[in-house]
Amino acid sequence: MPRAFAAGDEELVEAERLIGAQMAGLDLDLLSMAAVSNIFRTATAVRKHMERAVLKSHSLSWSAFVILFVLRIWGKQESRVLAAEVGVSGGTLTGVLDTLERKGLASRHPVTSDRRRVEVVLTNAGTRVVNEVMPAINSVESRVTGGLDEDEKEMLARLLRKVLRSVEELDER
Amino acid sequence: MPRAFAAGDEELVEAERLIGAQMAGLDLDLLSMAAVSNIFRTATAVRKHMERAVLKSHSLSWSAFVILFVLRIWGKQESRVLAAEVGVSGGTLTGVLDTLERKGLASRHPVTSDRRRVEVVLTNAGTRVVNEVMPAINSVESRVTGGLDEDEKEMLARLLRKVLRSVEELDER
DNA sequence: ACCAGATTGTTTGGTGCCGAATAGTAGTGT
DNA sequence: ACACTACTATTCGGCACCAAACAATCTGGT
Repeated sequence: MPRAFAAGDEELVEAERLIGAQMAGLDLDLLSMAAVSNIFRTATAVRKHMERAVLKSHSLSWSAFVILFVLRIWGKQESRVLAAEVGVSGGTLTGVLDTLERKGLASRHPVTSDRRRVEVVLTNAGTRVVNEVMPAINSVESRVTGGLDEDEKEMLARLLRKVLRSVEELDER
Repeated sequence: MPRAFAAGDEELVEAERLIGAQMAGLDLDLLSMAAVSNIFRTATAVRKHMERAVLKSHSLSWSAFVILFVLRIWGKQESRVLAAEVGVSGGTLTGVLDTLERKGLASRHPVTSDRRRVEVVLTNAGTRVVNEVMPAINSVESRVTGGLDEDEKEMLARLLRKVLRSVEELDER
């Protein structure tokens, strides 16, 4: 194993050890803590990298990109479904959609059968932007997981799905 | 394997398949994409659950809690170090520290040897809050990783550390 | 001693984000 | 027809967030 690798790991694991020492007496589950806090650290680091290296040049926020992506894959969606899929509140979605509409990347259309509802569609410009940005995003995804072989990538995705399912169960109560 | 589990996994994997179909021709690395997007999904879901189930009753934001936690483990820190450790910009830290100081959970002290610098210290009330909140947070961490055995938790943490190291390498360039 | 450049924390402007409150619409029971 | 409830999207207030501009301070070279 390359030296640099070991050093990095030691640094992180050392932090976890220190936590155990500082919080002695609180009887913490350090194994679970290490797993979960690494999820946070990694997610934040990767998202920020993507924002700076890819999205910034297109003047897109992370949420804006996710919205465009969802619309590109699943086609037009009603607001509440879109908000749930993207993982933001209704109020937030309204704001981001305002921005996307102002940029001409998405548009709102009233649903005639129920005048409360609004359908969101990707414009041609929006489709073009997703097609342009997506490969760049995927390239980052490939590079950040470059240290993992195929089995490890699948394993990582599988373990995370398990955690995701557990937290969704907690939310339902 | 319980039925509910299989159903959940199928739903997620089905989404990944649809992406491949919709983006055919773009030659995407779907394995990496699945791994990375599961990191995002899981991180967001767990963080939101903690905010609602634990932090809300203490009127703490996620960042405020992380700041308090870092101070509790590593002791007093200078602003720039704290910002880097927590993963926010300097400007953001100023704002959150204003809030924490207003609540009496942390305080700023000038560094006499260099009058540009500021040292941030946890107050007694701040220490009390962390000691109170931390077990509740850790309990959530335990529950959301409850579907994983010890080896899997270690594996998850290890794989994420690898990804984290890769993205940090990308950032250095 | 002085100045040019680097460093540090704060301020500013614009967006994102949530939860609660609101207005408008639909469905349901009487 | 009417009231009552449920739902949908928006608005609003407050905090978080970043990047860029800024003011104060320090450092190194001359």
